[in-house]
Formats: sequence, C-alpha cells, structure tokens
Amino acid sequence: MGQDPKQKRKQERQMNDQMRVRREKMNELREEGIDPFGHEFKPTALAKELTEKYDKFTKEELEEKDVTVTIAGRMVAKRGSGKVGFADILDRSGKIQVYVRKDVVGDENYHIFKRADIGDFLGFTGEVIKTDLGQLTIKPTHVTFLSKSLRPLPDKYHGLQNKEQKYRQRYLDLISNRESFDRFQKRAKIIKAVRNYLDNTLDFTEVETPVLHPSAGGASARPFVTHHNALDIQLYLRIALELHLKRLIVGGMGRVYEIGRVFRNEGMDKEHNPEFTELESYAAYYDYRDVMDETEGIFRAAAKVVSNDGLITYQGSEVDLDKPFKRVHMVDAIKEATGVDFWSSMSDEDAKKLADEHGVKYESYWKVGHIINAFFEKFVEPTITNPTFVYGHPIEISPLAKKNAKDPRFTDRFELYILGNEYANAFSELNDPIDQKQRFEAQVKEREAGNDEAQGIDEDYVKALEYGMPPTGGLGIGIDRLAMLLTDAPSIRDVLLFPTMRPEEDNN
RNA sequence: GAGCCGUUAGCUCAGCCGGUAGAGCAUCUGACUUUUAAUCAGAGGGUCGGCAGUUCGAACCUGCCACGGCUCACCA
Repeated sequence: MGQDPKQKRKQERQMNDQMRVRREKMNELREEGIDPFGHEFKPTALAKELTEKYDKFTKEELEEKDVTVTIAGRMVAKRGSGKVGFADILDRSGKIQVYVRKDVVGDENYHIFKRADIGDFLGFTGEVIKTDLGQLTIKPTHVTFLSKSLRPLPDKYHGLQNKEQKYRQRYLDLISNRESFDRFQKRAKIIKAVRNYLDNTLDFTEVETPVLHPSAGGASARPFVTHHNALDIQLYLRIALELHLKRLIVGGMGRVYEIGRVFRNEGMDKEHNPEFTELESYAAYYDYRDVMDETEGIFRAAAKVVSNDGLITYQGSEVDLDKPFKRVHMVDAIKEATGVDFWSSMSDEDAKKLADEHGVKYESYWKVGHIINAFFEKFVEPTITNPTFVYGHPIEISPLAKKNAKDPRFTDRFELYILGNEYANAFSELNDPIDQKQRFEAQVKEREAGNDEAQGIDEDYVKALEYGMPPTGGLGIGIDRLAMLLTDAPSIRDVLLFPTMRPEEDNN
C-alpha cells in the first residue's frame, strides 16, 4: 500500500478528528505490543445463547453456578465510570453486556478497554452474572483486543437513517439497525424453507442453468447484453430460467427447480431491481391446478418462518396465508368488476371499442387478449387483497403456456395476487413444438410491430420440444417480493443486501 | 423517462422575514467501583451536495449539475 506523500496528505485532510484519534490509538496499541488487527480467537458462546440459557436465573443462582465463557464481538456502546466500565458487545446473534472492573482484569487489560473505541472488536473471558438491575452480563477476567475500527459508527440510538447510505454501506445498516439485520436473516430462512419444501415434500431436484444465454427468452423483458471474447459472440444475461429448465424436463428429470438471479434491463423502483432472484419450478404431469397447490404449499412453508398462524401484516394490511387461496378466472373477475363480458366472441375492433368506452389505453398492434389483460390490470388487480389465483390468461400474452382445451382463446395459466401485487406466474407448459414455433413467430411479429420486449425464436428450444416433453406444470415466484411480503419491507431494496445504485463520484 | 421532495459536524436532526451556523449522540480533557440513550464540568469539530447568478450581504432567493427518496409510466 505504498502511497505517494501527496495522496497521503490528501487522505489526512479528508479525515476528521475522530478518524485521526482512532489512527493514533491504533499506533498506540502497536507501541504497546498489541496487534490492532489481531488474529484468531475462539469464543465459546454467543450472546443470544447466553440469554436463552441464563437469563431465567437470578443473580444469586448465577453466582452459585459460576459459569465462565468467552465471547467476542464489536463494541457498540460504552458506559464508564472511573475504575469500572460497561459495554454492549454485538456478535452475530445479538448483544450482550460486559462489566469490566479494573480490580478484576488488572491495569493493562483495563487500559485496553478504556482506550477502545465504539466499533472496535474485543474478546472477553469471564463469568456470567447479573447486575444489581438484573441485566445478564459477562464480568470478564480477561480482555483481548481483536480489531480496530478506524471510522466512527452511526448514532447508537437512531442508527443509520439515511437511505442512500444504508444501501451503499449496507454493513453500517447491519451494524446499527437490528431490524435490517434480522430481515436478511429471515430472507435466508425463507429461501431455505422454500428449498426444503420443494426438496423434501415434493421431491424436486435443484439445478443450476446458464446465466449467459445466446438469446434471451422465457419472458418479456429487455436483456443486458454482453460479449464473450474467446467465442467472439454476443451473449445476454438471462431474463428467465424457463427454457433451460424445460429442456431438463425433456431430459427426464421430472421435477426440477432453480433459485437464481435473473437480469432485466428496465426501470427501477421500489418493486424492481435490475437483478433479482427468481424461483422457477417445473413438474412433469402437473397441470396448472397442481401448480396452484404447489404454490400454496411454498407460500405456507415460507410464511412459517415469520408467523405461526399464517397471519402476516404487510404495510398495515393483514393477510391470511393459511386460508385456501381464492381461484378465479380472469374473464369472470373482469365481468364482476366492470360488467364487461369477454366470454362472448368479439373482433379486435370490438375489444378496442370496449377499451375506449372504459378508458383503457392500448397499442395499435393489440388483439383482444391484450385488451382483456389491460382490463384486468386496470380494474381487478388493484382491488385484490387476499391471496388469489387469477387464471385463464389470454393466449396473446402467454407465449409459453398451453392453450385451454375447451377455449383456445385462453391458456391454462395463473398468476397469484396478494394486496394488488403479483407474486407468482404459472402455467401448464406448452409442449406442442408446432404450436410453440407459431407462438414464437407471433412474438417476432409483435416485435416488428413495436413491442421491443417480445421474444425471438429459440430454435434450439423448439428442437428439444420436438423430442417430446411430457405435460408439465411450471411456476415462477419472485423471491425478493416474497421476502418483502413476509418481512413487511416497503421496498425491494430493503431485502437486497446490495441494491443496484449509481456509483458515487467521490468516495469519501 | 416525467413530476414532486430532499442533501447542514462522523451519525440523528434544528436553523424564522436573506445578516457569515446550532442541539443531541459520538470525539477530546478531567471526575466517578453496577451502568444500560450513564452522569457532571470543560473543549474541539462545518467547502451548509457542486457550480454559477441576484444582493452591500446567501444554508436560505434564482438557474444549471450530481446523488437519493416518493409518485406516475414500463415490468416480476
């Protein structure tokens, strides 16, 4: 790290008094023969464990037990008087108080503690006690300096409030805002619960498929474009997992799923990040109704992480995830909300007339199906509160879903809506290669007509279908949105450790 | 992409009608052997996001720029 003196001077100018003091203390430690960035240390206990195990005992009972433990963590608060001091030590499980006495740890150890800053990592070996006020506490006989913090931490009481800084410097958010820390723990547990349900209850196989695609298909979205040097070809970051997973169904894997990052080159807001995590699952011999059952199972398993009775509150609205989810055909839902009946046969012009009458905007290339979908989005979607499967999407907006056997205008597809937001998209997969090719061709026409999110033809995928794919039920769930719902997060950025941000110019 | 709002000490925030900046925490010095947003006494710390402009004078008014947030449009 040999810096030229000019840079060093610049750095010093940018430092405030607190940073200077901390660097001085770091040097002081070195002079005292203590490594300010120490080595391995073996804690024998975590804060939370200790609370669970010992908080139920009285001060006297703990004295009698005489339990000695070693803990380590970041000092996040410090309260001193002359020859004794209290501090809160934060480890990965939570906080615990330490009570350091000069007459117990000795002059040298007490000096280390006294000179330590909030943010430093310390290790303590001592007895588990309770204070006069009944606070479970470690009373150390030995203090070990573990690591120096050269920058001051956010306000201990208010935590870090600045949203931009929370997203850019997530570590500070995690240190100072426990609810944020807990949310990411919950997110991990939610994903684990989903995996466990698919693996063990439904006997799925988890797989990993390529992120780099020669053509981006499986969804309607603009992709990120990249380039492979050795092959000298253009590649796209995947916008969906779909087409590879279905190839695996052709390959006989039967039940597969992937939880993986997908990338869409589109706008960002509190529900969209350019990269997000999607679950997709495909099961041979399932139809969309089986997938509804599967979806309910996944949501219930995930909800168990945060709620025993399936009741959750999202942004002030209560939702019951234990009750069977409602199932309603899109056309029926529109009819109920608006009185407009799309079951009756009509031309594109008829549909556009209805759209005009109801103030629904449309593009010139739209057909009846697009307009039905627009009616749904405008008049039905925002009104849904309890978990509801809306099924029977028009064929025009469902290029990968199987046609309904009785009414070919619609597909055996559903989406799950909760509180006006979409959480899952699923269908009986289109396994007729001839039909699939035609649907791709229709997408190409749409693209030519001005829809730049329409897909191209994936010939290789059509070829796979030609070898034969069993009837299959597929499902996609936005994992980030599921995590938002279950952790009551108002923005997708609150469930992404490092949401996409525009880079800062000056990084100090 | 459009509209609205925000950016002041390390952090959380005040700052009135335009008169060269304040609090709490944190930091520093001192006191204190059971504190828990410890307390008490004292001290230091600012390119008021950036650049222009208006003005005798700008944190405050105007314009442009940067970053962020919210709402809308598109999407999962």
